[in-house]
Amino acid sequence: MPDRDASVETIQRELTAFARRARAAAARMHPELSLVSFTLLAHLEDRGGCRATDLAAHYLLDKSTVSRQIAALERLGLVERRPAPEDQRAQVLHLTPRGAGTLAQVTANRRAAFRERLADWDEADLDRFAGYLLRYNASAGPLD
Amino acid sequence: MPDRDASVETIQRELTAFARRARAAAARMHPELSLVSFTLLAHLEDRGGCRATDLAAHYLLDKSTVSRQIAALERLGLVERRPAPEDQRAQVLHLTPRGAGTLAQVTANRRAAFRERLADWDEADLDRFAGYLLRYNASAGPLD
DNA sequence: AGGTCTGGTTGTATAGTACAACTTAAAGGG
DNA sequence: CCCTTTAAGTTGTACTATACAACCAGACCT
Repeated sequence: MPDRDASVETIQRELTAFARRARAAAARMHPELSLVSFTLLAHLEDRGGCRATDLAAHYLLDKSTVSRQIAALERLGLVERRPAPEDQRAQVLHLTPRGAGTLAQVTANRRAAFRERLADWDEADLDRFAGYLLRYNASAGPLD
Repeated sequence: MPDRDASVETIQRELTAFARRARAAAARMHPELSLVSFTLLAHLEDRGGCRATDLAAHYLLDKSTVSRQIAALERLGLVERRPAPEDQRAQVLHLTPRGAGTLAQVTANRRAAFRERLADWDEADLDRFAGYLLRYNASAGPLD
């Protein structure tokens, strides 16, 4: 007996609960890479390198935040900066081999955790759930 | 053509994206109450008052963290402490009228935002999405 | 050339969090 | 009954993530 308001309420409650736990959970799952660092590395891999500004724009972070995150990742030897060919100001950020390795490791752990957690879902439900999440996130303005 | 691995991958990616944005989004939606403060107040309302220790246990936060959060909420006049009848060490935390009012306001804003965002979903999809989120969160151990 | 825009870093401040040390009070075991 | 242990909470300290503002340096546009 679905009821719009009750469903919306549940969605809100459960997403909130999830959000509350997510960072700490990620930190436990891979202590060496925060959720944000992980997504930055993943983005670099995805794009095959990009500028700090692009990361800031994509993730709605201040450029100073990205600057410090990247500095930390560089200190860890996971990211390297290369001069941008056509703009002396800019740097193109790339994963180092070690960064790619760490990312692969963390990605594998996360994947395993999610697979485990969704192990008893049937394929049709997984597919629909994935679709709903995509739809939900897509409906977000960049502002939330 | 659903494919287990692809769906799991999507779920992981979209939940991660959501988690990354959630706190900042909550802060924009209601600057006066962080996501954590909001959930603490909501829990107090839900239970009709409880001890700091209970909040810490429920949300897996350190008791010092809860202590400071509560102190802040008390400073804002949103929460009050009452002596616990049977244990001199403990305090029972309650919403003040003002706390209840603020919570109601924030809850209304959040509800409106979620309704808006889900406005063009049909009822069956909302119901299924809510069910999936419940199932997903329930499958989490308390440890993530 | 001069003014403006863009990429990035650094200074400073704040929030949220944990862990450890401490205080006070309750509980349990001789 | 006292003494040890456990539980509730606070406070000191430290760290991470974050933003905003000030700044520097290179690019771009008349």
